[in-house]
Amino acid sequence: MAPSSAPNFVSIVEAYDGNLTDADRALISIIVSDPGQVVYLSSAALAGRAGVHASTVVRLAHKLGFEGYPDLRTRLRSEVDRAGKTSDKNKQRMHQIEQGSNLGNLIRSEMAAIEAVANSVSQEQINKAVDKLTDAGTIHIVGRGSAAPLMVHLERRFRRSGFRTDVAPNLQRRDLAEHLMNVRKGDAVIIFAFQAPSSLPAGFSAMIEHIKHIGAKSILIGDATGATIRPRPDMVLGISRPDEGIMQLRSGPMLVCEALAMTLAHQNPDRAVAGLEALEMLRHNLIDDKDYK
Amino acid sequence: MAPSSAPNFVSIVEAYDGNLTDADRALISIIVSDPGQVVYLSSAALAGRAGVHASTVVRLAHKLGFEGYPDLRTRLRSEVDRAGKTSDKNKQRMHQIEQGSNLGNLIRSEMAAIEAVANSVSQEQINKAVDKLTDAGTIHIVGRGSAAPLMVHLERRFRRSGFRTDVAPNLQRRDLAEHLMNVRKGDAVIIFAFQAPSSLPAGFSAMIEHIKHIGAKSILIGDATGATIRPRPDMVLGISRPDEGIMQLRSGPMLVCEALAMTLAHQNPDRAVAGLEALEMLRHNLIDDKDYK
DNA sequence: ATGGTCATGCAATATATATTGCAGTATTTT
DNA sequence: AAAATACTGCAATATATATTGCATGACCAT
Repeated sequence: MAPSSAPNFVSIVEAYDGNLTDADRALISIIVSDPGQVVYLSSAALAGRAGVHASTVVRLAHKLGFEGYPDLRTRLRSEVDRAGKTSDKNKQRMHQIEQGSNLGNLIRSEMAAIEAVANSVSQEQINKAVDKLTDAGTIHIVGRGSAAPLMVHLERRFRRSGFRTDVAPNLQRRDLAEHLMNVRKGDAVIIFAFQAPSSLPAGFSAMIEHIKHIGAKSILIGDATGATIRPRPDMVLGISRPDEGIMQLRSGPMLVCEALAMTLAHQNPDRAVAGLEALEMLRHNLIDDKDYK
Repeated sequence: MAPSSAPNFVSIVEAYDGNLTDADRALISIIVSDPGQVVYLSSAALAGRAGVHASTVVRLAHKLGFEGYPDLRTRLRSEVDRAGKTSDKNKQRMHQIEQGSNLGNLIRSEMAAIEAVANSVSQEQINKAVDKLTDAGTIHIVGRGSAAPLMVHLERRFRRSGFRTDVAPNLQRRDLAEHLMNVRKGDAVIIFAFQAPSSLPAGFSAMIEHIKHIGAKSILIGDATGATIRPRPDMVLGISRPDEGIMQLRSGPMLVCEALAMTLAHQNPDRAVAGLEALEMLRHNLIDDKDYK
């Protein structure tokens, strides 16, 4: 009797043609007035709230055409979930985007990924990370593989904001050691690590320990697995994706990096200006004048 | 701010002081990236999604300090509920948390930017561009400044697909000349240029002419001003933004690059496989041993 | 190799949840 | 007023879910 498409609970009740007892009504009242809670309740718990017995719950479910109480609850869950997911507007708009093409799929996927950033990282975390960066002598950036574009971008932004940076792309163990030599007390190290721990840079934990030992700060930027990394960096920004894609694109992390850079620049306006001016001077000296021919 | 009374799941994981196994990480990854579903799952169901046994779920719950899996799930439920399931709450939350914060503004802005890609570039254009790339001997990539992350990413993807690339980041006039020497008949050159024509690489038009003269293809990737560039490259992919921001982020162009790479790989499956195999061999030979921890 | 440690899946057990037969009570019908 | 009908709670049963002891196999250090 349970129509397969998607009739909502209320309309099922309305459509039911038969007697509803007081106990039934008490139950229904609770269900419709607070479905958000009911989706978590067992038959007995729901019965308790209505002041009736659990068996009555089961019988009501049968009356209404469900296979049993769990079945009813499942329907309720799908309704509640649908109410709160990505706003309908977005879904509608997304539908208009070219179906099936690589481009269209990418657009859909990346929009979802960016939207999901709000769920995994907060501005507060960004602020905390920035606090660690503000006083850093040099900001080191390490990572490898698919994080390279992120590193390039972040370095550029930091430089523009007047911070000294030191980047180690495509990190292998040898380079790692060399770079660690440069880390001084008071520095900060930003580490990129996706799909940890399988793809952690060689000598990873030694690095963390070393950084900590020297008296520098470590900030890790990665995916949902970031929080699982040991030894623990001083700060972890874990960006999770809605789809467990093997996507190479790092829109989410890129966005977080940008937020980091913006906030940092915003909180250090003087340095930012100085950085830009220095850049302009450099440009002037290096490029325009000295250019050959 | 800091809900010390009810620490959220991620912070519990971060605070956990002990070893986390691969199975644990798999579980945590699923929980963190889709808590909305997990709140409804039994231990066995969750275990199934992570490809582990239900007992591992229970043990993880204990490790993290919960009384058992149901306890963990309860905490998750309170988080998900607080995040807001009903659409009203959700909207309210979006407004509250993100209003005014750098992160929130970025998220909104970038979602709009990505959505706008569909309006400015079509899969057909991508296909045409790919046609020019497929037969290219070498794919050259030139650009400068804020395009650097794009270039890094694109090169990486092309290499993986078995194409030869030649990248000139941070292009100045001197480098430009050197690089142009390498362009041969049958090659393809991808040029990044944003906010043209004011910021075109020095000697830009000479470059285009040269490429054309030699018998190579030129593809320009840029913003809305791309179409105004003269002399005209063989192909222009102009990605426009809804807000005329001076944003440093290139989510849109990045996405187009990815679509380019995906389509190219898709249309040349043999090369792609060969490229990957070669990569694996190189890795094997170059990297001594990849021990971490 | 050898012994130890540890994580895991399996299977047994414990617990929670759902369902149904039954009997008592109320309500309606004749 | 008697009989029929319909609800409900209780308790028994069935099913689902969670937990734990145990054996296996992997990994590490000796």
